[in-house]
Amino acid sequence: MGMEKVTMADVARAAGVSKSTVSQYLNKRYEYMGEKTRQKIEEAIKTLGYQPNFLARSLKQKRTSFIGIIVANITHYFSTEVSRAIEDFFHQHDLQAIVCNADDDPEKEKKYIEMLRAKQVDGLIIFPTGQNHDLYKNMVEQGYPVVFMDRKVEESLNVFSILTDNTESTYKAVQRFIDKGHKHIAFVVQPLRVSTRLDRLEGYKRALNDAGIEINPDYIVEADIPDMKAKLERLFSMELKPTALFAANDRAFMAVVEFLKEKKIQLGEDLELIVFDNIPFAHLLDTPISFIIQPAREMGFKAAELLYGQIKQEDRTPEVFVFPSKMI
Amino acid sequence: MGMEKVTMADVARAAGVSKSTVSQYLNKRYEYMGEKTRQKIEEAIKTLGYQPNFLARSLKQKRTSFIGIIVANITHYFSTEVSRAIEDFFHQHDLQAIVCNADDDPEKEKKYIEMLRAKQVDGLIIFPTGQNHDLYKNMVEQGYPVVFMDRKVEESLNVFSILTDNTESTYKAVQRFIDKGHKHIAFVVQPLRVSTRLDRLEGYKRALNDAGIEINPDYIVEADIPDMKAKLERLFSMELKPTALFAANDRAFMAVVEFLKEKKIQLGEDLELIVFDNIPFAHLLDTPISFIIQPAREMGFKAAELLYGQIKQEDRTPEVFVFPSKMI
DNA sequence: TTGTACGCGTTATCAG
DNA sequence: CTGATAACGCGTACAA
Repeated sequence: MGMEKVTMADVARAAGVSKSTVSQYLNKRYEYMGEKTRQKIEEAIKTLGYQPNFLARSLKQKRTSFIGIIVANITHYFSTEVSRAIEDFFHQHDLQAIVCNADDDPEKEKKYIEMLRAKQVDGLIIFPTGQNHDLYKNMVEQGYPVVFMDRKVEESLNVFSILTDNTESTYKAVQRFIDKGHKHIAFVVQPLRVSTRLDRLEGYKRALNDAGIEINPDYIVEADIPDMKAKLERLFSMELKPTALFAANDRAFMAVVEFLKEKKIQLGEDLELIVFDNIPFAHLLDTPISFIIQPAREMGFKAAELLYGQIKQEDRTPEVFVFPSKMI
Repeated sequence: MGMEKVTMADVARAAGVSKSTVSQYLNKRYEYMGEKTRQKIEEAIKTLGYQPNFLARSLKQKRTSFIGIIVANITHYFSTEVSRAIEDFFHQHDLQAIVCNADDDPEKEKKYIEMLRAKQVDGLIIFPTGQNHDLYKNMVEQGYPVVFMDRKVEESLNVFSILTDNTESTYKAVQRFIDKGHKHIAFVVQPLRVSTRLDRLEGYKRALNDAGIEINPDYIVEADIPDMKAKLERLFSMELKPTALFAANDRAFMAVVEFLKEKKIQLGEDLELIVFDNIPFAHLLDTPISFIIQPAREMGFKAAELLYGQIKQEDRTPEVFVFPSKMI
C-alpha cells in the first residue's frame, strides 16, 4: 500500500508528454493545447491519483497562500471573533490562516513571528504584546505585509493598525455611572502593560475629573488574575465600598463575578457593573450588566482587507483605523 | 529598502565557504567543524541578517511541521477547546496547527482535506461530516496520519478515533429527569445527520423505554436552527407541555433559551433543562441548568498524541477511545 | 503546440 | 573537516 508520491514527471510519462505540458494543463493554460493531449493528461492524472505539491510551487512562486494571525491571548473571546472574520475573508481568496497564541509573552511572540516568516507565510496580523519593537520595525522596513490589531505599537512606526475607541467608550460608560448618581466607582484591570488597558483607565480618569470627582487610587484595582481576588477583597472591605464597578476586560469581569458570587453581593442592588469586552452568551444573561461591545467582525474584515492589499502590492500609505464600540 | 532575500549561498560566499558547510552549521552538526569556519559563518549570518527558508527545507525533507485540524463547526465551543489542547500539545513539539472550518459542509471538508494535503501538512485531525467516505478511506489506505474526533465515521474503516460516551451520558441524564418524577421530557436536536446527535437520541429513547415511558414523537424536536423557534412554538402549545427538556448541543440550547426568554417561561419552575455540551461561562450562571461536560482538553491531547505517534511512524494499531462525560 | 534546461533554497551523499 | 554534485517537485523562458 506504500503508494509512493506521484509527481508531475510520472503523469508526463504516463501521458506520453513532457512535464511542461502537464504544468500548462494544471495551470489551465490550454489555449494552445491539443485536445487529445489534454485528454491524455486528464486521464493519466486520474488513474495515477496525482496531487500537485504546493510546496514546490510555493518555493518557485515565493507565495505560500498562508497568512499568520498572532493573538495575544487565544482565550479572549474578542480575539477569536476577530480571527474568524479574518479567516472568512481569506477563505474567499483561497488563502489559509494560521492562528498562533503568544500568551501575552513577548518571547513567544518573537518566536512565532520568526517561525511564520521562516515558513514564508505571505503576511501577518498581530495582536502585539508591544514589547518587540525592533522586530516590528524590521518587518515594516522590509516592506513585509503586516497589520497590527487591537493594541497600539509605538507611534513612531508607520503601520496599518486597527483599534477601538477605548478611551472614549470608557469615558461615556463611566459618565453614565456618574449621571446615575454614583460617586464611588471602582476600576478593575489586569496589569497596565498594554495600550488598551491604559487607554481605558485614561477614559475612567477623565470622566471622573470632568465631573469634579476626585480620583481615589484605592478604587483602581490593578492585578494579575491570580492576585485579583485578594485585591478585590481589600476593595470591598473599605469603609466606603464602591457602588459601581468598571471591569476593563473579560478576564477581569470573570474574576469579579466569581468574587461577587462568593461574597453574595447582589448585582444591580449592591453594585452596578459595566464590562469592556465581548462576552459569549452575554445576551442570554438577564443580570443587569452593561457591556461595551467592540465590532469584532468588522475589525477583522478590515484588517484582512488591509493585509490582502499589501500582499497584492496595492500601494497605500499606512493608516490607523479606529472603530467605535457600543454599549448594550 | 528592497532588501532582497538573502540565501544560504550568500552566506556561504560572505564566509568564504561552501553551501554545504553552512548547512551543516545550521543543523548544528559542528562536531567536525573548524572553530574558525564556525565563527566566520556565524558572523556572516549576523551581518547579512540571514533567515533560513523552511519551505525549501520542507521540500527536501518531506515534512512541513504543520498539522491540520478540520472542525465541523468553529463556533462550537467544544471544538475550540479541543483545538486549543491540540495546539498546545504540538507547540511543545515544534509543530504548528492550522485550523480550518468545514461549516458542516461535506464539500468544504473535501476541499480542505485536499488543500491541506497538497500543502503537505504532516497529518490531520478531523471532526468529520461523515459524508466523504472515499476520501477518508483513501487517506487511511495510503497510511497518511489522521485521527477522527468527536464523530464516528463508518465502522468499516480501521482508524484512530476519539469519542464521548454520548449514549450513556444522555441515558443517565434522562434517567435523572425520570427519577425526579418527570414524565413529559422533550428532546431538542439539530438535524440527525451526525453520529453524536443520533447517539444522544438513542440514549434518550433507551432511558424512556427502560422506565416504561412511551416515546412520544411530538416531544422530539429535530430542526435546523432557523426553524427551531417555530417547532418549539408547536412543542409548547401541546396540551401536555413538557416539564423537562434535553438540549442535544449548544446551538439547540441557545435556541431554547432564547425561546424561553421570549415566552417568559421560568427555568426551574415551569421547566427543567439539561444541556449536552460545554458552554463558556456556564459556571457564572446561577440558573438551575445541568450540563453534560465533555473532557475537551483530555480528548484533544489524546488526539494530538495519537497523531504525533503516526507522524513519528510509531506503529500501533488504530483504536477507538471513548471518553466519559460528566454532569454538573 | 511541445520539449529542454535551468532556477527556487535546502539537504544528503560521498569523495577528498 | 570541507566541498562538489545531485536531488526535492514544480514553473517558465526559450528553442524547436
